[in-house]
Amino acid sequence: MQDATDVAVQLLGKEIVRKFDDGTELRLTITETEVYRGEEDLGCHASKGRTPRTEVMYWEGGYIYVYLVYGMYWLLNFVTGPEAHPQAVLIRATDKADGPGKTGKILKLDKSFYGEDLTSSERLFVDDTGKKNITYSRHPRVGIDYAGPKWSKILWRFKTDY
DNA sequence: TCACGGATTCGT
DNA sequence: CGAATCCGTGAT
Repeated sequence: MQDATDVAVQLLGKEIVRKFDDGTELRLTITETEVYRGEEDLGCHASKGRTPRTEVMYWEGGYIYVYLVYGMYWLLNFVTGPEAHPQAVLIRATDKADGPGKTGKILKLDKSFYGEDLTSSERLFVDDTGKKNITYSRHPRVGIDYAGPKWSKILWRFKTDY
């Protein structure tokens, strides 16, 4: 599995496929991603070490990491990188939802998605068959000022150009 | 067992 | 700018 900084770019333009229990299907084209990488990254949850919450980030890439922020929003992340190197890519926006909280909301995420295998899941996975060539821009990450200037200013957010 | 704060959003 | 809302974390 590749590094989060590469995967974040590769994910742009790919589709998140979500199949609901009632048989309906939702497809979202990824337009914005953000990288969280390593225990040394003070903006990354894994900077506090291996805990029940961060455990999945220590697995090899290809799993889903979801967690609840502000008691309201389940945010969708894809674990990347080799085993024992905690890193993940946050899905920050798609063509149908602007913002990670709203994206999680329309995908109807909950705790049960924690640790789900993207390569075998029947209800949530990535489809790149229709991916077009895209160009993108780099930006500082959002909402992690507490991590200090070094980590809040690093250009680890990627947006598809319009 | 308890208190604290957050990878957000929405309304004022 | 402040409230909503609740789980994970670290301390007691």
